[in-house]
Amino acid sequence: MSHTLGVRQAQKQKTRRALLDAGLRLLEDQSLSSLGLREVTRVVGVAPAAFYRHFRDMSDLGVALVEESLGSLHGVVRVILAERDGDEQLIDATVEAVAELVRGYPAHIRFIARERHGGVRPVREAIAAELSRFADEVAEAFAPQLTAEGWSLEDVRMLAELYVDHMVMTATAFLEAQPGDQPGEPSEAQPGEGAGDPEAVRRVAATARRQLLLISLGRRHWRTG
Amino acid sequence: MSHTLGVRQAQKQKTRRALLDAGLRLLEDQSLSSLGLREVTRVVGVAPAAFYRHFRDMSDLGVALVEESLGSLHGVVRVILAERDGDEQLIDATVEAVAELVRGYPAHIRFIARERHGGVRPVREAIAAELSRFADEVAEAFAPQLTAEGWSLEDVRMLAELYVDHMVMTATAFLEAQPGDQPGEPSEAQPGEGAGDPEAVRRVAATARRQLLLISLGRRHWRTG
DNA sequence: TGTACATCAGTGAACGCGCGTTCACTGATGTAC
DNA sequence: TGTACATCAGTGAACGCGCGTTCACTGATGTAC
Repeated sequence: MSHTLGVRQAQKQKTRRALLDAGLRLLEDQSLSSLGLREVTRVVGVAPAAFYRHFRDMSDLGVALVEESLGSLHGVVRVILAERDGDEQLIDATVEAVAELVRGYPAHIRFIARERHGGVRPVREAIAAELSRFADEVAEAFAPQLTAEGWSLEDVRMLAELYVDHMVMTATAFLEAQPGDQPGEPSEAQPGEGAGDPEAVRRVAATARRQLLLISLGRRHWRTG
Repeated sequence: MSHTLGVRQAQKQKTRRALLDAGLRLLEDQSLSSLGLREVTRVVGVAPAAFYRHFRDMSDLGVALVEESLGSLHGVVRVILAERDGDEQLIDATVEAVAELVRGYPAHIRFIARERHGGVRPVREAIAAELSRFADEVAEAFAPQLTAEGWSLEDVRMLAELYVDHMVMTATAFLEAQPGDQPGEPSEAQPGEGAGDPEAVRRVAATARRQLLLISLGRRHWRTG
């Protein structure tokens, strides 16, 4: 077993996790700049001062949430591209991956969408950095094929940014189609698994697929007109 | 002259204008949900209670700012499309129009980008409604040509949404390239006319143009593959 | 034009409240011998 | 294994502060005659 982290460290990590979870939950209905430290500690059930053992302030917690939300995207690109069997299958896999992400982590995705242009600079910058890194990976994945077709690296990056921005767009569209806890009735299934309006979800997926298909067409004819 | 509105009404409109302006200015550095009523009245120089003569609360002021920011887009589509002399000129005109909008009204655009997914529901909904209306106009403008080429109305709408989302994306990219008052030094030219990093602005414009060109290519080959 | 009354945009004081931050503390966990 | 000391996550009380909202008010503007 060796090095099992120690009781004290384990307890501290547990409290930190609880603070992050409570913050994320409260951020479903408000933005970071209006979320209070006391609000978070109240939900967790610790004294307000305990907060400072884990984060300097709320924007520090926000940056931690960004890493948690987008850090896991590392390498996802390669996995999706591995399934490529032609453009259409690649597109289906991409849209399905985004839909699953939104289904599985709606609060994380909503947080990113909200704070991407929100009022807290360090958080905005952390999100921009993560998305830029993600665009790097997409560009890297497409580069071999496209440069062989005569694309410049600049144009590859341009396309990668278009894809990433479109994925973010699609994710927020899914969010709006399957909102968390709408006022009126509590969620009926397992928490975090509310399906919203299934027809609206299908419509978002269909639109996203056709838009990606159109972009693929443009990509195929980029060098030939 | 007739009906010149009356001294009292005119004075009231002036105060209302001042509240909106102060709000917009303060919203450059924070989001609506953290902006205080007293903060706004303090800048204007009126008593906090005076606020209630004009707005029910801050989200009411926010909705007014949405209408002011996006209401003027009405009809802009037709004007831009009138200049069409082939795809490339249309694209240049579009990107230039977005750049001018961001140059002329940076605070309005930043406000829309920030609150589009922000923490205040009525404001989010007002923005969504305006952007949807804008997409309607784009779809209407493209419909004659595209339906003649065999497009379904659903696909026309899909394309219109892609264009609108791309324009919003481009506008926020321009904003990041020409930020308002960066910390470090005060703006040097006329207020609201700071150019930011001119090279970054050109890069954003170039990327946006090429992305639109790629989408145009896709559009041309949509029915033929 | 002049007078008497109505309207209402903006005032200023007061209220209760929850906020972020500080501080000396407690007591369980960790470490050295 | 047992003992003596160090560490440090979490406590709880206290602070000063600015918040949103209410209220009776004032005095310039508007209206009726």
